[in-house]
Amino acid sequence: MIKKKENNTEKQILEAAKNIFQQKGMDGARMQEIADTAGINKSMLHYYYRSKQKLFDAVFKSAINLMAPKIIKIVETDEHLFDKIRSFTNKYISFMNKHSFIPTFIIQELNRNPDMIKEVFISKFDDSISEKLKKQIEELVEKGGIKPIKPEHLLINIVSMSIFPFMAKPLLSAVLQKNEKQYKQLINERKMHVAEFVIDAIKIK
Amino acid sequence: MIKKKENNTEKQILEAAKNIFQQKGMDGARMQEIADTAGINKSMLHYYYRSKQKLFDAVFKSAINLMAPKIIKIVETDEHLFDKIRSFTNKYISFMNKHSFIPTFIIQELNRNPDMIKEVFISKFDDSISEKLKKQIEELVEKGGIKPIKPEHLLINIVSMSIFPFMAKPLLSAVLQKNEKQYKQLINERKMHVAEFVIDAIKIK
DNA sequence: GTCTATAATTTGATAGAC
DNA sequence: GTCTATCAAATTATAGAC
Repeated sequence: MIKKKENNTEKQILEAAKNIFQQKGMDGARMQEIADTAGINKSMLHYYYRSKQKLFDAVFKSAINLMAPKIIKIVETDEHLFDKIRSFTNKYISFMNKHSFIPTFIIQELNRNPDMIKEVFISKFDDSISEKLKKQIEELVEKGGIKPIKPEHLLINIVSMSIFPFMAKPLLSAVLQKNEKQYKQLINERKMHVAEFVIDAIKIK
Repeated sequence: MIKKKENNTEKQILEAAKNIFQQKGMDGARMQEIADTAGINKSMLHYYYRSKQKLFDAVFKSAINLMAPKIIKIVETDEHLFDKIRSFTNKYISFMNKHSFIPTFIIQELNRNPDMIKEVFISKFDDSISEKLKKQIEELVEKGGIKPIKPEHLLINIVSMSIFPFMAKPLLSAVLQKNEKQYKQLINERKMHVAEFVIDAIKIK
């Protein structure tokens, strides 16, 4: 109770840092702007996080921690593959509607510094996740439940169609000549569309 | 003939600027590093391009000019839709194998400054391109040649599956546990795979 | 056209009072 | 814990000699 302010400020800083880093990236973000957004003094950033790099790391880790559990949870259920696909596209696109900067942010920073993935990601995604999904798909192929397809390609296809439209929004909305509202509508349709498109592609007959 | 050097230096600068800007982005790029890469003095950058922003603009424009014609050319042919799809995924993925930084670069910078698209893009993609493709798809749907699908979604699906794997390489290769060579192999398979996957999804029967 | 030297500004980080 | 003032380094940009 005594040190309520302390905790509060730290959260305010992290919240502001998320906003700025996710929109402008590590290189484009300015400590001053983060401080202004948090409504506190610039010195406080260093008091709580020592350096820009450490503050960035906290933001990046929090972004990963927000995304990873959603994937893992779906993959680990015992649903039929088709239902897993429906759950994934629906939940994932909904999630990104609320956190639209996260996918671009993560992928962009990972391209700048590919080694970051080893520190943060390996702990979250242990081998079993991808192995389990791989096995489920391979078994379905053998049983004749779906057309032959490499599990890797199926996964890449689903993830690509779910995430890319968020990253390429400025490009796609211009090419397709959609305004803000129309593009959002298009994205919402994809919650169902992507799943049915994928299922149509792999189901027999 | 007299001023051969002049032209040469300008090209060297642009070439070096492409390398640095496309890898590090506007914010992460340093004029000094561009000069070093070009093997010339930093002052020369300003002599030829006045400012970092103007040099960046030249690089960005050149990236757009490299990508856009490939899309337009394919869309404008009179091939059957299925063959257009095959041409697109094949040629596009081949292209990005050679220029792997371009898609991330364009999309990243467009997110930072969405207004850039109006200056560079509108002139390249006039309305007729997207309209023509839209019409071809709608006609095929009506004739019963393919399942009902919004042209917008079909376009987004194809582009997503072609481009995203390049942008998310650090992420995907880690999740799928592929080394450099294996991931490249996977990408190459996609030249054919994406087209057949899409065709399977939309064809009747 | 090309180089050296330097100006002008921005920015991450710290010292020290309260 | 929080603020003001300031440092030190980095970085874009320019002036001026050759």
